[in-house]
Amino acid sequence: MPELPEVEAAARRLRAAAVGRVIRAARTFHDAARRALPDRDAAQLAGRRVVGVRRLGKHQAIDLDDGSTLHAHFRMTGDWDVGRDDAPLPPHARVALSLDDGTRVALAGARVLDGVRGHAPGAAPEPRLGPDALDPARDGAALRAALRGRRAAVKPALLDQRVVAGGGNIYASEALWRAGIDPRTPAASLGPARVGRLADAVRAVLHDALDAPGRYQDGEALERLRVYDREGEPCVRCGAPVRRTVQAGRSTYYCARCQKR
DNA sequence: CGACTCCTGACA
DNA sequence: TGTCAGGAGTCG
Repeated sequence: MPELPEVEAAARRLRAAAVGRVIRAARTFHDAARRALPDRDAAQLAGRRVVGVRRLGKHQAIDLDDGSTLHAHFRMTGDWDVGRDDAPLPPHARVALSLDDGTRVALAGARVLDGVRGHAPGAAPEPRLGPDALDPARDGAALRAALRGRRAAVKPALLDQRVVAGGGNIYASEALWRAGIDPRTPAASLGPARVGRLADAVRAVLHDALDAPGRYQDGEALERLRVYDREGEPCVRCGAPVRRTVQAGRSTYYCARCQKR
């Protein structure tokens, strides 16, 4: 499920459910989940009050009242399930936090690449991230500075979290389509005007997704995507067939006619 | 830089 | 049965 809009929506649900609540118990349900959050760390969560939930790119930081932090990441398949503590666990539940008001938040993800890990006070839980994709300060000038000196094509560069924290594979294709930029263009060769358009497009596609209900595996959300997973279909802007290529091992979709180098 | 890796599920 | 998937840390 998770690109930035879905992570943002999930973080809002978690925030509404958990901030101000005290964790009664934390449980893990999979070896990989215990690797990330050993029983010892999980046990220490009991009695901690949740004081805040922050989204950092596609990462989430759950701040606790002793200054420690839980760091969550959905990777490919994670999501928060919020429900009553006595309700059945969702499929693929990996970690569950029982709260003092009888609710339970569970991290569920089929591929088990997602996880929660604990961090002591003062530890820096998050990897080095660039400016957030939705941060208005991440304008064309900032993006251009981040792309300076990069030999790589612009599309894989947009997936580098140090360039765009929260960048993801689907919306990278969508933003480049909207900006009219060929995804194979060397990142550093883009001029200020085009990078400015790209910076605007990145924010625009993410805001569109945030404002619209549903996730991109739902039909309605998929229909909003202009090029992603539309190989062979006519470009909705110019009619030329959408093409698919692979960059850095990830699918890229683009229009060869109206996206220019 | 790209390649590889962690897992499971969906689909051809 | 084989291939692919919305991510990203690690390695060469």
